[in-house]
Amino acid sequence: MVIRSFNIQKFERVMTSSLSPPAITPSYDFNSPQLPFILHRLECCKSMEELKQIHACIIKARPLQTQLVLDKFLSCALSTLGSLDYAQSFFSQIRNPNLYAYNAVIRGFSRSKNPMQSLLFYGEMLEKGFCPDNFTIPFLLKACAELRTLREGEGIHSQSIKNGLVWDVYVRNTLMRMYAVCGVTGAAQKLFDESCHRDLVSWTTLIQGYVENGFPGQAIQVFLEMSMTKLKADGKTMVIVLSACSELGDLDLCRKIHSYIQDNKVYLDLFVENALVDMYLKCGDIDSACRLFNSMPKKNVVSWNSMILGLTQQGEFKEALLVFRSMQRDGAEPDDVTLVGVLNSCANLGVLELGKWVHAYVDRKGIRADGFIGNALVDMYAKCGSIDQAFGVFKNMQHRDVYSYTSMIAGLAMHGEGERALDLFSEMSRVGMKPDEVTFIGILTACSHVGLVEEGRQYFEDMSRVYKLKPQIEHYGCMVDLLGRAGFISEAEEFIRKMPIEPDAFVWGALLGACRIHGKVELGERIMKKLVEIEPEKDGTFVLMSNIYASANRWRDAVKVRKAMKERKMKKIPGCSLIELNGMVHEFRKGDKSHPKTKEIYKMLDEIMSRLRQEGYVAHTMSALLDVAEEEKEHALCHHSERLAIAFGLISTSPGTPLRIVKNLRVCSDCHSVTKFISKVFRREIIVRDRNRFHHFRGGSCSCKDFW
DNA sequence: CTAGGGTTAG
Repeated sequence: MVIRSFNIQKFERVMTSSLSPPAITPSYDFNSPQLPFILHRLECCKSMEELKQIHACIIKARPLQTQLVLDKFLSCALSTLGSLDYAQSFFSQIRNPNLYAYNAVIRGFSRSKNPMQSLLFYGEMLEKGFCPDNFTIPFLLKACAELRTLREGEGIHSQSIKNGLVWDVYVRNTLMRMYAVCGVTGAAQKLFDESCHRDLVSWTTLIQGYVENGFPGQAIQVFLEMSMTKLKADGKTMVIVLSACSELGDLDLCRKIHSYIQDNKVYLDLFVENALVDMYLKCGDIDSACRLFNSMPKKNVVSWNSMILGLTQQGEFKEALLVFRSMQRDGAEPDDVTLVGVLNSCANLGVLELGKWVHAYVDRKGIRADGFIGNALVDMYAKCGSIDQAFGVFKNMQHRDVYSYTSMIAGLAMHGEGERALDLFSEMSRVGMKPDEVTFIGILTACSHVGLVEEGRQYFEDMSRVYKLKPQIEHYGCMVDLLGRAGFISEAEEFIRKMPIEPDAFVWGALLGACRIHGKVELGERIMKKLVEIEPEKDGTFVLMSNIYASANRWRDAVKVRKAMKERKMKKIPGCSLIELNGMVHEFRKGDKSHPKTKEIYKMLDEIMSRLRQEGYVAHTMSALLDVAEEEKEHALCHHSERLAIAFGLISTSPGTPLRIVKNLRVCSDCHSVTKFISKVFRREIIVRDRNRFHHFRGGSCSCKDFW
């Protein structure tokens, strides 16, 4: 066949040597026998070389120079191969190009990486005396939407009015889309209201505009309005409506929307199913999400991601990792969204080994540890206790954004490295990176953990004055914590009184915590009354108060508080510690005897205690006395979950291996001093993450300098 | 022969 034996060298000569390139004149002859073949080749065309061969064929065979071929050729050159120059030079060979040819090029450019080109090309078209038609306008508007350029978009809008095209549904819908993308939902709504014929796309575009601009409630409103008309939503509409639902987190609404899908027999394709799974998870109905997910005949990576991320957001980290395991068993390839979700779960559980595995996987796949992935890695390493590794990833990132800095600052703060956190903050302003509200939470926590009161005050002030950020309730909480912890109790109280927002349980809780550290019984009692009003079911308040009594040696009152807790049938959150060994997570509760190695663990605990006594350790019995209701008096303290985890770690690893422990509550003061002793006597580095921060125990002291 | 609306992420 002619095409196969075509000599590319000869073709190149034709292209480059002739002064005027061979012109192409489009015809409307559809009878060429080669036509279907050439169309097919264009559709499959993947390389420039192949495209040039096809080009040559078109030049040689007049009958192939049809509008359809030209269009396909242009879109192949523009969108598949992304060669704007080549397409343009091809266009210049067309003798007397008509509007159709112009449209084809404009469309090609609008879909390319450089949509601006299509607007420029449109200018050329106007200069040649052509007027846009109902095809030209949507292409141009798509380019404007892509570029988020409202100004150009408005220009096209007026052009379409001038040319009498706004009454075309396509033109109007793309106009709506353009306005929505540029954030002007009002203009989209106006176009919608003014039109006399609205199709499903009009409704969908309006709904999507509201969702994307942060008005999911409004989006649902529009959808409900639509459901009163004769129009029936299809899958594409539903996916958007479902995402609005996810955002609202309203489970009742979720179920209503799901019934709409069933009643109207909307076809459940993969998109709709994924959106349903995502919606149920975001609304907290994990069971329904799992049922749907398990019943899906086919899943893609988004299905898996929706499950993993949704579970992570619901705080079901272990489940999220289990889903990841079955994803791997299923042979599905994770993408970077998957990895972000997995890293997030690792960070929350504190499972360093799996986190490291993900890092290695990222490297192996040649994915750069940048952007989302880089930030997730920084966060994971920081929350898993490897602050140096976190810093390493951070330093290696090519593009650091606010999130990167914020994660790193919060990480350093958690590890008690206040000064380094503040240094990083100055680096941020040096490189011109604007901190956000979350950054300031990190900064204030850093100051608080290290006791940098003056600096903290300054940052809090700068936040609104220099950075124009409005402090939120969390920031006030940080400040109360900072002042109270450092002993400025009355200033902290004063601070609360002057707050422009109503103080919440966290703010009062911070002050109550300060009362415990500084033995302020009366103030503690007053705060407790307030806290019981705000959140009567919270056990932490009572525990803290009884500890305040205990440290003032008011044992009777301490016991009374404990009794009150029992009478209120409050469930104390059981202390729970995790330790990861060889990729396995071992979980211990207080007094746990369920571990297969229980015998050895308790034997080790005895050994630890006797060796510590030899070293001069005396138990802080006060916390013990309270927890003990019945028999196990002297043992109660020894069986706090972190000690079980440490004992297990000691017998299961070779000497010198650091132990990493994650605890759900805060470390009690007795366990804190025991762990210090262990780190010295057994020569182990022990890294404990508690509810608030990290403690690095080494050689008999802790990185928190007993300030926590 | 050309056209518009779709799911997951700090």
